[in-house]
This record gives sequence, C-alpha cells and structure tokens, in this order.
Amino acid sequence: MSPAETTTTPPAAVPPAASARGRIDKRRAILAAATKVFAREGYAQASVDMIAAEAGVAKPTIYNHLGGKENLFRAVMEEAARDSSEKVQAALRSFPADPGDLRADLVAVAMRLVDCMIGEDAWALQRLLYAEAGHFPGLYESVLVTGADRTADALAGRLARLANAGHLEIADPVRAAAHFQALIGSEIPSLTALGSRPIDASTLERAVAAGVDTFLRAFRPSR
Amino acid sequence: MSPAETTTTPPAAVPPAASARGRIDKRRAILAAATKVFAREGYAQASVDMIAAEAGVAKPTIYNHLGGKENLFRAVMEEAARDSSEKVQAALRSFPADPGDLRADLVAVAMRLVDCMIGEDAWALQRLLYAEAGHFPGLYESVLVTGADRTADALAGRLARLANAGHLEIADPVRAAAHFQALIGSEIPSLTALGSRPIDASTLERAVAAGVDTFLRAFRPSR
Amino acid sequence: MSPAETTTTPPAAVPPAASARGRIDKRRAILAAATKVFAREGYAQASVDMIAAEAGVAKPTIYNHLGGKENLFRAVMEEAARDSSEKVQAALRSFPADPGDLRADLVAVAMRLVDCMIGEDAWALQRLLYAEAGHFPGLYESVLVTGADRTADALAGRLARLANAGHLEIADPVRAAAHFQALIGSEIPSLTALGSRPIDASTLERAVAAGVDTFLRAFRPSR
Amino acid sequence: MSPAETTTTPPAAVPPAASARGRIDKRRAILAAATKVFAREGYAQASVDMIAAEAGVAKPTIYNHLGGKENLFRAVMEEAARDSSEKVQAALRSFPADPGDLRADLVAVAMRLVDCMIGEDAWALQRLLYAEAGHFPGLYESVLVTGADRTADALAGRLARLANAGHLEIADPVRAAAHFQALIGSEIPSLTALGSRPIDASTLERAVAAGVDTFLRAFRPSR
DNA sequence: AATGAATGAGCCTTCATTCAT
DNA sequence: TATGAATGAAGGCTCATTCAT
Repeated sequence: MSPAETTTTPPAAVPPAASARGRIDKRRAILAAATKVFAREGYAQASVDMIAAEAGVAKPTIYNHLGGKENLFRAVMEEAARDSSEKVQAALRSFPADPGDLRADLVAVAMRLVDCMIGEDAWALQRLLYAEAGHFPGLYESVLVTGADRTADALAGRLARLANAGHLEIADPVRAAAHFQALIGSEIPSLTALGSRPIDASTLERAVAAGVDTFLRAFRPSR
Repeated sequence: MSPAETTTTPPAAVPPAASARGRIDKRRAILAAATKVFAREGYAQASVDMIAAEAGVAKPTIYNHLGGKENLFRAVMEEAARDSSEKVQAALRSFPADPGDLRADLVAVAMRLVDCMIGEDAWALQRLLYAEAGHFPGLYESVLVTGADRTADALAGRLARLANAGHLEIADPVRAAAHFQALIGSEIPSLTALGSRPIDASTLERAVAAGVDTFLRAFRPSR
Repeated sequence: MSPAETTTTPPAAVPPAASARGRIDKRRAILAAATKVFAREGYAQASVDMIAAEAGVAKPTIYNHLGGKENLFRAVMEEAARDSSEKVQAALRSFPADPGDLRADLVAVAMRLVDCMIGEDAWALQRLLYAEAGHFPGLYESVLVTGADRTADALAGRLARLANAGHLEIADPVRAAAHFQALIGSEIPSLTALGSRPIDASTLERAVAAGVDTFLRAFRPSR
Repeated sequence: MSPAETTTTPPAAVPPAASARGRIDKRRAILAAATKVFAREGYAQASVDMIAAEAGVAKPTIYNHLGGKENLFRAVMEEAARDSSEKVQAALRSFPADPGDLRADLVAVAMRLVDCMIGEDAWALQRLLYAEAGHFPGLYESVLVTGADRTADALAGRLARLANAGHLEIADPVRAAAHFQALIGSEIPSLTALGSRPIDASTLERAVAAGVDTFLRAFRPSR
C-alpha cells in the first residue's frame, strides 16, 4: 500500500473494501431506502419489506443495523432534519450583510429559502412530521431543534444585522424572522397542493416577491 | 310512547320512523367514530375494527353505509372540512365593516380565526390532509374547495371592504388575505408542537397581536 | 325432524343448523387439531399454521375463537386434563368394594388405570405438562386439580373402604394410594420409552401385577 | 509484542497451550451456557443467540464446536445424563452392605437418592427428556443407558446383597429396585410441582420415609 | 480458531373485506 | 338492515445457519 493513499477508505483489494465500507454502505442504503419509502407511503403504510427491497438488503439486516421500524423511522427523520437544516443554513449564508438593492437581495435569499422548502425531501419531512408527531413522543422536538429552531435563529440574526445597519426597523428580530418566513411561504401550500404537485417557477417567484414586499412595507425604516 | 321518551335508543314501536332515524343515527355514529379514530391514529393505523367498536356497530354495517375504509375516510375528511369551514365563516362574520379601533378589531377577529385553527378537529384535519394528500387523488382539492378557498375569499372580501373604506391600503386583496393569515398564524405550529401540546392563552394572544401589528404596518394607509 | 329432536341445537333447515352447530363444530375442530399438533410437536415447535391446516380453518378463525397461541394451549391442556380425569374416574368405578379374589381384582383395576396412563393422550398431556409447567404460571396447578388430585382422592377412598372391610391394613390411605399408583406404574416410563414406543401387553401386565403384589405384601393384613 | 503487553487477554507468549486450553474452555463454556438456557427455555424456545450470549462467544463459534442446535442439544443431554448418573452412583455408594439399623440406613440412602432427583439439573434433564424424546430418535435410549439403567443395576445389586445377607426377602432384585425407587419418589412430582417449586425438607423426608416403610413392609423377611 | 455480518424462511398476529343469516 | 363468522393477505420480527474475514 502506498503510504498516503487513503485515510478514510481502506484501499487494498475490492473485497476488504467492500466489507469495511460495505457495512457503512449498507447502513446508508437502508437509510436512503427508508427515507424514500417512508416519504412515499407514510409511516404506517410503509413496510419493512418494501424498504429492504428498495435497499437491496435482506430484512433482518435492517433489524441488525437499526433495530425495528420505529427506530428506523426516528433515524430517518433525524437525518432528514439534519440535511434539510444544512440546506437552509447554506441558503442563509447568502443573506446580504450590506445590501446593494435591499429588495432584490431579500427576494434572492427568500427564493433560496423557499427552494429549500419545496423540495421533495422537505415536503416529505414536513408531511411525516405532521402525520406522526402525535405517535412518536419527542419527535417534533428533536426535529425542531435540528431544524426550524436553527433556521429561525440564523434568520433572526441576519435581520438584526440589517436593522443595526439601518436598513430595517425591527423591534423583535425573532418575531420578524417568523413573519418573514410566514410571508414568503404563505402561498406554498396552496401552490404545491401540499407538495403533491409541481409548481410553476414564475408563479412561485411572484408569490415570494409579494411576501418580501409586504415584509418590507412593514419593516422598512419610515423615512 | 311519548315523543321525548328515548333520545338515545330508537323505540321499538315505530319501526319505519325508528329505522329511518336509526339509519341516519348509525351513519352519524359511524362518521363521528371514524373521525375520532382517524384523528387519533392516522389513516393507515386506524382499523375498521376500532371504528366499529367506537361507533357501537358491527363491522359490516360500516361497509353497508359507507363502503370501505377509503370511502369512509373521504367522507370523514369532507365532513371535517365542512365543519371547519363553517366555524371559520362564523368567525369571519364578526369582521368589522367599519371599525372603531382597527387594531383591536383585527386582533379580535384574528383571535377568532386562530381559535378555529388550534382546535383538536382542525389539527386533525390538517394532519390527515398532510399525511394522506399524496395517497388520495383529489383529496386536497376537495378539502381546499370547501375549506381554505372559501376562507381566503371571505377574508379577501372583508379586507377589500376595509380598504375601500380607507382603513387599509391594499392592492391585491387575495394576497393580503393570505399574508394576514400567514402572519397571525405564523407561530402556531411551534407553539402547539403541531397540535400535540396545549397552548398558553396569553402567549398565543401576544403572537397573534404581533402578527396583526406587522400586517398593519404593511397595509395601513401611509398617512 | 322429530319435535323433540334437538333441545340445544336449532333444528330447522340445514344451513342454520350448519351455522349454529358450525360455530361449535369449528371450535371443537380447532381444539382437536391443536391437541394433536401440540402433542406431536410440543408447544413452541407447533405453529398456528399447522393447527389451522389440521383443523381445516383459516388462521384468524383460531384467533377469533380462542385468542392466540397461549390461550389455545391452556384450553387444550384443560380439556385434556378433563378428558383424562374422566377416563381415570371411570376406571376407578370398577374398583372392588367387596372383592372376591383381592389380588385379581386389584390387578384388574390397576390394568385399567395403567391403560389410562399409556394412551397417546395421557402421554401427550404429561409430556406437555413437564415441558411447559415452568413457562405457564398456574398450568400445573390447574391440571393437577382437574386430574391427579381427583384420582388420588378417589383411589384413597377406595383403598380406605377395603381397609375398613378388613381386606387391607392401611394407616394413611392417601399415602397408600400414592404408593399404589407408584408401584403399578413404576415400569411404564422405561417400557414405553416415555410414550414414544408401543408396549407389549403381556410384559405390561406382568409389571403391573408385580406392582400389585408388592403393594399387597405391604398392605395385606398380617394374618 | 512486548511480553507484558496485555493483561486481560491470555498472554501471547504461550499460544499453543493457551489455545488448547482456550479451546476446551470455550467448549465447556458453550455447553454450560446451553445447559442453562435449554433448561430454562426448553429446546425450541431456546435460541442459539441466547446461548452464545450466555457463553460469551460469537454464534459461529458454537457451530464450529458443536455443529448446530440439534447436536448441541444432544451433547447437553448426554453430559447432563452423565453428571446426573455420577451423582446417583455416588449416592448409592453409601448403601449399607451390612446395616446396623436397616430402616434408618435405607432412609438415609433414599434421601441421598431423592436429593439427586430434586436438584435443578435433574429436573431440567427430566423435563427436556419428556419434552423432546419424541423429536430426537435415540435420545431417550442414550440418556437411559447412561442414567436410569445404571442406577437400576446398581440399586438392584445392593438390594440383592441385602437379601443374600438375610436382611430382605427379594425374589426379583431388578423389580424390587424399581419399586424402591418408585416408592421413595412417589410424592416428588406433586410436592415440587414438577420442579417448579422449592420443597420443604421435612415434608420431603416424611414422604421418603413413608416410601421406605412401605418397601420394608413388602420386602422384610416374614419372620 | 473466532467473529461480524448477512440472509431465507418462518412465526404470531392483525387487517380489510365478504358471506350467510 | 345489521350482524356474527370467516378468510386471504400482509406485517413486524426472530431464528438457525452460513460466508468472508
């Protein structure tokens, strides 16, 4: 073996790699398959058989790795929340600190946020969360913490900066953030039929821009 | 038998009338039971057995009246949408045409609206809709038509009236209605943990009032 | 159909009778099949599938009638204990009150008792009891009460009568009954290989007679 | 590797011996664990997983050493039969050749025998034998040969000696041995509820003594 | 020699649905 | 009309067993 070859993946022959990575790959394959199947079918309707078939593993392998349907579901939800949150955070990083054209910049970041919310994955997360929050104690909280809370915090921080710089007039940044999100997303459910229908891009952009406009009319400095 | 004799049990002496009423009563009992069970368990997890037990009827009776689980679910959803919509319409009827204190009046009607949205029934409807919209073609639309659309229309109309009377400055009443709803409800999901937690009344009122305030800052006439 | 034909079963046409009796018949068929399968396979190895197939019913029917494997097993054991006990009681009714030839009479009744103990059913009951007494709390007691206890009581009573009549000399009839049973059955396990082998009749009779002889040598009046 | 490198792991310096011992130790551990688990759960209910966990080895190790569940069970039964038989033989070695007080000596040896029969191990052996004799061809015979047969032989020999010495009057020593065993053990099943209940020592002793008394009344020389 | 990982088969149970009454 | 009874089809989970290391 060459000394600096790989630090994360054992190289060598294919079989050992297949075995060492294989374990992780199988776990990943199971989680991916479960995400897909749960998203499509819902928790109760999804069967471990489907997931195993989709993942290309035998059923007991799922139990070995993740111990039962409920656990598997929680793992899927946590992963989905993490992934979704990361996308949102990335979108928020494009938030203007010192905007050139405030409206245009806000619309741009709003579009990025909304893009995060209308993806298949995000809708699936939301649907499953709505559907199962009552059956899985703590599920909502755990998803909230890794997801919406961090989003709200980050967004509030960005808005506060804009306010400090005199671009906005904001008394309560956390609430303003909530209102911002509510306004730019206010038409998403009806436009996408709760994620069950594709959406027209320009219609979406108009709706988002309208939300930003209302936000600006409410929070732009009076003079 | 005296007319008021039995309210719960159909008297045996009046078979035709009793049958006619009994039939309707049974249907009602089934729908009520199904609503309760679907709300608690979700569609897939709910079993026809549970519903039959809850309704106090035999299982085939459900099939006679409503023909299968899927149909039963659709019936439940339509009824729930109708009920919910009626409550909302009632709440909107208290909307001020010529307000004394605009903010106070808007907060009052907003609270009535929000009260409609945080009831057990409304949450159940929303959860089931989110969860099953993808599995029941047309479900979202049918609920939308009897529910949210009418709400939006009515609300838009009321806002337009206020605008015409010079109390608000609104270019697109439909959008303004959407924004109003979004703002006053923006904190409901997090405050109620998607309906799985009771909510503190004063906290809720503050959040609603904040939504109204933002709305007013955006839509109050500039001078 | 003759008027007094059935008091327990509705007579009428064949279908209603088939239905009314059908229910009981199915329950009986299930119990009979379960008895057979449990006897052959043991509790854990037996599957509800096998029992359903053997009974000629669908699997859920078993759950409707007897609610699960464990309950089914208890029902089977209780029935087997009842049946077995009745056979033993019948055998004991031939016990001589005033014997002509005491030895011959005792051997005769001993053979009848032993016949009860070497039947397939009795062995199955015993095997299952030995195997599962530890897993089913109260199982041993419930079987004991309907089975061995009644046997011991009845046998003790018969022996006491013989003693009172001067044919035997017995201080403690209950113990004497236990000793009688132990002696006449002492070679059954080895002769039948715990019920897994048929047994030669004359060999058995010799062993039983030997047990009776030892009993008589111990309990015949000294003079 | 430096010599003192590992303290918890068998030292690397003595591989062959350590291996040889380790191998035997593993086999012993597996057999001990299997004995425990089979005794507790029964054959079918016991899982190889449980046994592996109890033994502290990986599952395939069991297959390497003993080749499958069935073989493992046979090995366990043979070992148990051997152990049990040895205990019984030891107990019989205390049999009086020329007794001082015949009754007292017989009661003493009977108690030793009975102690062998009420131990956890002996009950487990008996339960498993009853339960599985029908499923494992030859199992009963193999256990019999190493167990009950040797016991009967030895006991018959001891009784014959006593008879020769004039202390007993025995025509067929083998049968007398069987009767002795039957009498002293006649109350064990009911007193211990088939091994599932601890037993009161003095009650047991009375029952055993009663068995001996009956035996003596039957086999003591008439004059 | 010992093990982590994987699997095909099977089990107990429950479900939505339909007859026959 | 309403029901007790029955069933084919799945579902979640576990087991004994075997590779590849």
